[in-house]
Amino acid sequence: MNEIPTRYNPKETEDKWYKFWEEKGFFAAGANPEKKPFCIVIPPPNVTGILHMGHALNNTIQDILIRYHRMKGEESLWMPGTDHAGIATQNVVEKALAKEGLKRQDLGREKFIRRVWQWKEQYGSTIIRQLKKLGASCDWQRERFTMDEGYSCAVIEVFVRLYEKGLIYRGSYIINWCPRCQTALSDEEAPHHELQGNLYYLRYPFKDNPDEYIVVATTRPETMLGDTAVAVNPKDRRYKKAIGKCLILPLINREIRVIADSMVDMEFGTGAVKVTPAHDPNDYCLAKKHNLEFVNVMHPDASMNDAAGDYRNMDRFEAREVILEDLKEKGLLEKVVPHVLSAGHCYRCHTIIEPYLSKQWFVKMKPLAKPAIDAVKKGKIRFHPGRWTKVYLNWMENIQDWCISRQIWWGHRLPVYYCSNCMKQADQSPGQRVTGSPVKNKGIIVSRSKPEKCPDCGSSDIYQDEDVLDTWFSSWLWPFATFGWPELSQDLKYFYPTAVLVTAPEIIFFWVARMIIAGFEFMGDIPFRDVYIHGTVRDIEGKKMSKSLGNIIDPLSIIDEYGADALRFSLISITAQGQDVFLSKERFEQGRNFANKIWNASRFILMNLEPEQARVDLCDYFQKEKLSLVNRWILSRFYSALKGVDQYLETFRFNEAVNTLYSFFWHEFCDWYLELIKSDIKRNENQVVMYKMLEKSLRLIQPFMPYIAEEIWQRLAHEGESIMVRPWPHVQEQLIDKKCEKEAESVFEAVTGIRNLRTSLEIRPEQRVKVSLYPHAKAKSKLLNESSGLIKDLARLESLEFLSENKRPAACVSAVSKDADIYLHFSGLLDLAAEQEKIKKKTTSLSALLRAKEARMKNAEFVKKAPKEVVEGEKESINKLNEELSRLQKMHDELR
RNA sequence: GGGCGCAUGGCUCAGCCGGUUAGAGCGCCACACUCACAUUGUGGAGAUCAUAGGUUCGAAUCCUAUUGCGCCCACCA
Repeated sequence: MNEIPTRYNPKETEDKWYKFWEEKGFFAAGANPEKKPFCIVIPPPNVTGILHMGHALNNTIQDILIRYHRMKGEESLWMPGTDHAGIATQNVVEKALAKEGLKRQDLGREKFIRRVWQWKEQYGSTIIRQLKKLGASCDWQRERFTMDEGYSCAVIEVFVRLYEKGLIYRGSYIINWCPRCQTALSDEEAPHHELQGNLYYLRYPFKDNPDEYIVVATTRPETMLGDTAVAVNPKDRRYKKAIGKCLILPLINREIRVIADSMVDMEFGTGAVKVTPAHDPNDYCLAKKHNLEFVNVMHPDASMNDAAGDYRNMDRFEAREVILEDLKEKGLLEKVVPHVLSAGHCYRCHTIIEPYLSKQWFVKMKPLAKPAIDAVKKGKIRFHPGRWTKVYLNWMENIQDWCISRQIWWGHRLPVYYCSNCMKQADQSPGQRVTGSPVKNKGIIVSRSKPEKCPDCGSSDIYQDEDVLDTWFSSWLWPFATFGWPELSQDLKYFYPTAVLVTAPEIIFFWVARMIIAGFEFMGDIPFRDVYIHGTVRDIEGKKMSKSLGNIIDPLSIIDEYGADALRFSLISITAQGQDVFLSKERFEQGRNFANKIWNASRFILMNLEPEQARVDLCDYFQKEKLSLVNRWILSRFYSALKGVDQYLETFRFNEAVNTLYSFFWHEFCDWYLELIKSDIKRNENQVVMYKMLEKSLRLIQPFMPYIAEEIWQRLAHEGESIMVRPWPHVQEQLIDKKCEKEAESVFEAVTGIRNLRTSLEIRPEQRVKVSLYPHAKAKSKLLNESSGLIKDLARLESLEFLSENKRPAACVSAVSKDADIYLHFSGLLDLAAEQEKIKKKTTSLSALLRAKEARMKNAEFVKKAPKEVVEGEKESINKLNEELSRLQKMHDELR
């Protein structure tokens, strides 16, 4: 056995075991009526993705759950796959094209799409490979991609069904437009960030009196070119006379009217608002109400268009500067005041969003949201931690219609067809997003496949809509479309609803909420019972990890340096109840060290194990033999730890689970148990218990650190092919023995007490010493007597004697442990003063404690109202303190 | 403007339903490589649990307010 190295080397084990598991089919799951299903669908990473710490954390949690439930005998399926990530992927491929000096338009749609598929074939499995490095036990044979043929059918099916129900409509509205990606975005894809900008005060002269003007305040002066009115509050005295009058819009010289609307906030700016219906959602509403003209002044790339007159073709921000210059020159720029504003940003490229008037497709969300709200309110779906429930409900209850059309090429093309003939006659005026009543426009055909003829006019001049669907319009079907919906397969019926969804807070709206909606709409049931929201991974300064900040800790380099198990362990141990995770590289040392500890403890056991002795059934053995205190103790501790791990995993408290395991294995099993049995390791019962404890501990470790668990388990005598398919241990309540634990602790305290004395006297570790113990009670006397061998070993004693009367032997230093007075025979020079000082210090702190407790007992209210156990506990504690204090006093006196 | 989270030893954090002599990891100090592991062991120092009120027999733990930091949502032009 000496060939086992003293250091665990993850590199030699990880790939080997992963391959083994996969080849053996241990990850596979399928409908099995004999067993309870447990299913998790992976949040599908983008095909463009590379594994970052957020993924690592997210997937480690899922893997722990899956491995745990698999061992518990449930049919556990982890459904994997990737997301086509429309805009993100298109951007990546466009960047690659740009290197060749090409634009996607140069290739044309078809060729470009082929290029993206090629890219996907080549690089799209990167993240899957990386998940495998992490140890993810997904059923890879089921891997899905949101653009798979079957999955695409589900997407089309959903669109058609919703359209037919009147829940999808088309219309012109102000949407979030990314000028760089040149597509519409949903509200969720355009998060607002604060910007330091200015509030510009512009003068708009009256037509009939050019020397008079109204001053309007704006943060985006370039949009003034599209102004078609100025609005004031009807109650605003300052502008009473101006209402209905005509102004001349500077630079453009358009005549615009002053209108009155109560929407205008009199307090803000000057109380007069420029109205730009085509570039601001509020102004859009105003314009609808007051029948104003819509003047779009920008091209899709946010450069100014012909309507911008002399400013045409300037970029919007360049135009801003020039316009300000020109206004200043004309004396029409009154002042500029610094102003913090918040503007939408493209979540893909961070470009500032332009509110833009365009014709898009929308899903009417209000009616869909209702069952999804109820399900969460009634607790059919539970968020962990619970506080996210509020966030979810708040969003759901204020839900807005969802803009689902994107002006890009990569994605599911809308199943929408137009009849050229009918479209010529169709009314092109903007619809009403607010009322959202679907208008079945003539000439628009929504169909699962391309229609031959127009049902209205019979023309065969039919073309498909150019737009594709929002990526999330396919992701929201993930929990059932991955099982082949709309077909109701055996697997779908068996695994749906899934058990848990594990994800980050950022995508509650994007994905979680919409999956719940889709679940009800298309499956008539919740998609999952529990939603575990973990924290965001941040760097040690609390910043989000991002490429641009350069503060990324790459999980793969951590795996390379410390091992996947170490990565998993460390990530989990610092993930408290969905709190954000602050990471520095050093954190992974703890995981690596723990793996090494497991390795070396196992190495020690393997070197000392007599396999034939160890293979005894523990329960039988326990009944036949009366086990020693230490063996009963470690069994009790093990099952207590197991109980904790079970409980913590069921309640999604992963850090508690892992910490319980860590402290059991390291500080109890290694630090005490193995040390305690070391001197008598060949004894049969020690062999049995040592073996069983290791084997069972490994099973507990397996979900968290699967590689090292497998590597050791395989070297150990074992039943079955792999630890990952062995059953999870059951809690043996009859082996949990609190009395025994107390007794053991009493022995440990004696040892610690002696070690303490040794250190304070600077006695060399190799030097053996004589100790006398005076046990405080008869029972303790028996216990300590029986354990004298252990105490001698661990405290490195030459001899240990027990005193029957509490009399201080000569030439001793003393200490008080929980159940005994300790006298260490010391012939060297004693620092009496120091000893006394120590005793004094302890006396002081104990007296303070005692006084506090006595005061509590004197309080009649406390005695009357506090529960009996608490009062009894206090009494007992006071007695003990008194005893201890008098012992300390005695020792102090004797030292003179 | 609304909502949420966090403030506990030098650092990073645990501490569930109120009763503990307030824990851990890292760091620090001392000692130790003969016996699985120096990615180790043994022992130690170090905390008025952000502040102010309140509820309670009793609060780090519940309530209110304040301060600081962070996040999310919202049509302040």
